[in-house]
Amino acid sequence: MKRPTMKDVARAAGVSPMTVSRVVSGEAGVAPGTAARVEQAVRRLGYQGNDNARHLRQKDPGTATIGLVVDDLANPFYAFMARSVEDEAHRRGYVVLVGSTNDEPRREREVIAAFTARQVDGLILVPTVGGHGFLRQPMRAGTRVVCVDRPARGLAVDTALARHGLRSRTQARAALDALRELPQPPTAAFTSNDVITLGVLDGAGGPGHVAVVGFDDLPLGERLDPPLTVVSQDPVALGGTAATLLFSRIDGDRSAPRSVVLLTRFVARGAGGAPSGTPGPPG
Amino acid sequence: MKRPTMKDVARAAGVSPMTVSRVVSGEAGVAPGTAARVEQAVRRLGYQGNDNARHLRQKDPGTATIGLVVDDLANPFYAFMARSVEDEAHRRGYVVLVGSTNDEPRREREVIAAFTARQVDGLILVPTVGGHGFLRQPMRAGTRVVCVDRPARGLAVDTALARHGLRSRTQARAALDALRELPQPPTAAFTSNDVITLGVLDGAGGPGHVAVVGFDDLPLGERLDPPLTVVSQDPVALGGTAATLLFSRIDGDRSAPRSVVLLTRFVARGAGGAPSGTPGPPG
DNA sequence: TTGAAAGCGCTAACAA
DNA sequence: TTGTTAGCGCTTTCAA
Repeated sequence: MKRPTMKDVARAAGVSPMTVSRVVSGEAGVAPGTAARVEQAVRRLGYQGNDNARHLRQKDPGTATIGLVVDDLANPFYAFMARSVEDEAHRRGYVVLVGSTNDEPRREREVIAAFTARQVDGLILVPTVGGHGFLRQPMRAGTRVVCVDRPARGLAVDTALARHGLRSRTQARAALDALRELPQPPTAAFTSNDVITLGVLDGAGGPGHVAVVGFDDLPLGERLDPPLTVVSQDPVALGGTAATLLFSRIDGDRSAPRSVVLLTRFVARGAGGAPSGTPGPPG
Repeated sequence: MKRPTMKDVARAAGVSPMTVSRVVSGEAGVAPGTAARVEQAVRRLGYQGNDNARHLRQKDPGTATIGLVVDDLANPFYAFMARSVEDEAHRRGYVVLVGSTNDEPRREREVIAAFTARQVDGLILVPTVGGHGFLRQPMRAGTRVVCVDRPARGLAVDTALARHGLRSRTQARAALDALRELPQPPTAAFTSNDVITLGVLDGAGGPGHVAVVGFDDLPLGERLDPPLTVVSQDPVALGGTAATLLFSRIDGDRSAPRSVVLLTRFVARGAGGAPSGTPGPPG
């Protein structure tokens, strides 16, 4: 069974497709009796309009679709962010395409290409390490873009004790285990997101144990022994802010590119930290 | 600056739009020299095809888009499921629209309507408590649907000690606090997802403490004191299975509706439970 | 108050 | 090997 079109409804109601269009889009100037017949045909056939076709022809631009591209949707930090973005989008009648990059520039390009090919009005993007020249073209063509900087970016100095690119709890644990084999093993670990924090916690115990400070708070972090000290970010605020920025652009704001910085909180739960809840500079 | 169309490329390359179409879709039968000129024009103008228009006309059906509708994308359980669905979709060249229902039938309907209006080929749905008659029409029209049953559905008997519809950690804690005020307070709590588990853990301590068994495992659950006992589900397997089922339908499988049941694991970490890792019947 | 014609960006079917 | 015509489902514009 094919999806009924406007033409089908028109035939069923004995009117022209144009009249159906007027009725379903709530335009004035259709006789009540005609409108009623059309509405009945709509219900009888189970007609639902095709938004893709509509947006193709419609004068005012846009598809009421935005794209959200994050590192990993399964990471609670980005999951909260995504939910926040989605709420704002839903409130405005937009839908959200999501994609994870896995921090791979190639997958990032593929995902973004698939999104722009579907004419998204805007993009909220947690950029990978790769270049982003490919964004210029869609931006010139009208796709608005808001980049959300990664928690860890610019943050750690690349010393012999720093490890980057870890993708899982298991990998993080292995990396810590290796670091602890060094002649001068670390006495503390700073972790850049909570998946890594989990892995490091897995390996931090035992003789000469390693203190852990995490970036991003974890549910249950306060119940550990000793409690987990973290630099806490608010992914909900981050997503909400990004979405608000994006929609202001979509709604016509053409002011110069802007950087918005959200505060982080240092939550010292172990011994020897700063007072809990002190607002500090961002990471 | 407007998005360049096939016509623009055609003009720039001195060919007809049809030839551009052939080149960009990799069809054979275009002279190498012509193809080169077209490709150069594509690059110079930064042309990218409009998939919505393409799918509108193209004979083989489908938009290479699926929808994923869950209770709450920020819930780690659904976040893992979403990531898993997305991976499978990405592997097949599909993109994923996501939406959270908040367990509200009305929002569920809105989200699904927005998705079907955009001609999604299929839907993976964690249904709310509401009725789902509105699914019949899109299904008849060709939208494939896979329902993922909720962890808690059918599970708990509605006694004086059962509480449903809790939406947050705070609410869960408040509910437990109230239960503990009863003349015959519970000595144990079974929680249906990890957000609720967290809230219950918040309130479970103190004199006459309440034992907790959770549905869904939590990261760090094993590090609590006492360790958390859970009935563990695998959201990644759930998402992967749902996606595989959906794509087999999209690919033409017309066999009778099917129910697939995944096993759960009972992970007894506190005292007095069954042996760890026993496979058991689903909830 | 209604409809006919044209066209959004693209491709199927058929010429040349 | 290339182009022409028609039309996907819809809305714009204009005429009746």
